[in-house]
Amino acid sequence: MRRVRLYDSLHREVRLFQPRFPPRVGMFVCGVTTYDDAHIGHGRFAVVFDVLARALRRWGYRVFYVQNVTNLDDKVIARAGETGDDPLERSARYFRAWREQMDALNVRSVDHYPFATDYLPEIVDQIRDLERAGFAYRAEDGSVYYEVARFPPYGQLSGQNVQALRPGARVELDRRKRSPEDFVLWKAATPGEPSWESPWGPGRPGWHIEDTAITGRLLGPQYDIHGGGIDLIFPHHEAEIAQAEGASGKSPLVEYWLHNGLVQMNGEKMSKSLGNVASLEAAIATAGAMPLRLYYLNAHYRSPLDFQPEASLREARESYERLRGPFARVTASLASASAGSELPDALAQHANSVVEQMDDLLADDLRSREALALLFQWARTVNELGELSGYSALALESLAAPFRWAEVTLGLFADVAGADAGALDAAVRVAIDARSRARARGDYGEADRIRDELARAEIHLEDGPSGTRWTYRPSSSDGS
RNA sequence: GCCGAGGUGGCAGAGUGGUGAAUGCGACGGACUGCAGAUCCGUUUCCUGGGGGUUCGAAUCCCUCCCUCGGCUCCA
Repeated sequence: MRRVRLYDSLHREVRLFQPRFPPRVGMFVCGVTTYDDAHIGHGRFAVVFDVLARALRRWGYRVFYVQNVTNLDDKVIARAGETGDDPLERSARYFRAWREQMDALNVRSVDHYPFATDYLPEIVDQIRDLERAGFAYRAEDGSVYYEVARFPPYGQLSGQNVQALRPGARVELDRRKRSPEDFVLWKAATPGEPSWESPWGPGRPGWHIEDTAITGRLLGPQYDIHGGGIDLIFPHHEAEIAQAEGASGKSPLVEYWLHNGLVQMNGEKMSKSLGNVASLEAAIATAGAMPLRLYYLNAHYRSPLDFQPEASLREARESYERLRGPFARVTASLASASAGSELPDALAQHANSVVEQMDDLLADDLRSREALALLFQWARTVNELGELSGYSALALESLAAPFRWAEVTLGLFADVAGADAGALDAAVRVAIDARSRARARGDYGEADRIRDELARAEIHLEDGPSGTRWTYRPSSSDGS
C-alpha cells in the first residue's frame, strides 16, 4: 500500500497516514447546511475530499466516506420563516440541488449523506452520556449546555486559550450559561419551530451535536479522517472533540484532521454573511463542471484560492480544453484503432513514469497542482505526435494512461466520450469527406457551409498538413 | 489583543537549502490553413514584500519590520 502523508491540523504537521484498521478508512466531512444556494466555496471542499477518497481507494484503501447534511438549524428556520417555507421541505429542496451539483462535478465518492434530523435518538443518547459523565448541565428553560471547563483539552485543535476568549466581542452574554464559552447541546423548543421530545422536554439539537452523534453511530467513537473548511476549526470542530471524547471517554476522536483553504473573492473570504458569494450552480453553467473542477485542483487544497468572477472561469475553461483536447483525440482514435505502429519504448515508459509520479505527488498531502503540471506536459507530448490514427491500440492506451489516471483519481474528463466515439467519428468523416471534395474544386462556400453546420452541433473542424481533424467541444450554456 | 496561514512574473498558482524558479492563462512573433481554429516553435528582456543573519550556496533556515487573509461562538 502506497505511503501516504497528510497534514493534520491537530498535530500541525504532515504525518504518515496510518488508519486504525487498514485497509479500512473511516472518513467524515462536514457538509452543507441546506438553507440556500451553494456557492463556489462549497464546491471546493466537496471536490477536494472527493479526490482524497478517490485516491485512497485507488491505492487500495477501503474508504467509508460520510458527509452530513445539516437540514435543520437556526438559519434554515430563519430563512424558511422569511419565505414562508416549511423548514424541512426547504432543506429537502436545497439538498436535491446540492446533489445535482455534485453529480455535475463528478463528486461520486460519498457513501452516505446522513440528515441531522434522522439521528435524533443518537443525539439524545449522546447528550445523556455527556450528562452522566458530568460534562452537561440543564438550564431552567430546558436547554442543555456543554460545560467547557470540564474538558481541559478544549482549545487544543484551534490553539485558542479559553480564558482569552472571555473578553471576545462576539461571546454573547447568556444568563442560562454557567460560562460564556459553554455551548448548547439541546435547544429548548420555541413555539412554531420544529421540535422533538426528549428527556429535557421538547427541543432540537444544537449545532455541533449532530456530527458527533452521526459519526458515533456510523464510524464509531474513534475514526480516521475528519475534513472540512478551515473556518470550522473553531468552535465547531473543537466542540466535536469535546462532545465525542467526553461522551465516549476515548481519545483521540479523529486520527487526522484535514482542513481545506477558503475560496476568496477579491481577497476576501467568500461567505453568505459577507454577501460576496458566487453561486456554484451559475459557475457550473458558465464554465462547465469539469473546468470548475480543474480550477479547484489547480491549487493546493490548504491554500486560499482567489476567485475572479470573469478571469477565473475563463482561464479554467481554456486550460481544461488543453487537457481534454488531446485525451479526446486519443479516445476517438482508440475507438477505431486496429493495427498500427507502437510507441518508442522511451515514450511508453515515460507514460508509466508520469502516472507513477502523479501518484507520488498526490500521496504527499494531495499535491494536485503539481500532478496537473505533469499532465499538462503530457498533453503537450501527445500533441507533438500529431495525427494519431497510425498508432496501435496498445500505443494509444499508453498515451491515454496519464489522462485515465486523472479521470479516475482527480475525477476529470467525465465529459470525454468513450465507447461510441468510433461511430461518431465515422459519421463526421462522411461530412469531412464531402467538404474536402468541395475544397478541392475551390468551392469554399460549400466547404464553409459544411463546417458551419457541424459547428452548430459543436463539432469543430481543423485543417492541417495531415488532413482535417475534428473535435467535439461543448460550448458553455451562457454562450460566452 | 490572542491563535493560524500567507506575501513568488501581466494574472492564477507550484516549488521550502544546490542543475536554467514548474504549470496554466494572457500578450507578441513564426510555422501550418483558402480563411479560421486547434496545434507546434520562439519571445514575454526575467518575479521570490523590506532589512539583517546563518551557509560554499537561501524563494526555501533564523531574527526583525511592513502588509494581506482566516478564526476568536453564522460559516465549506
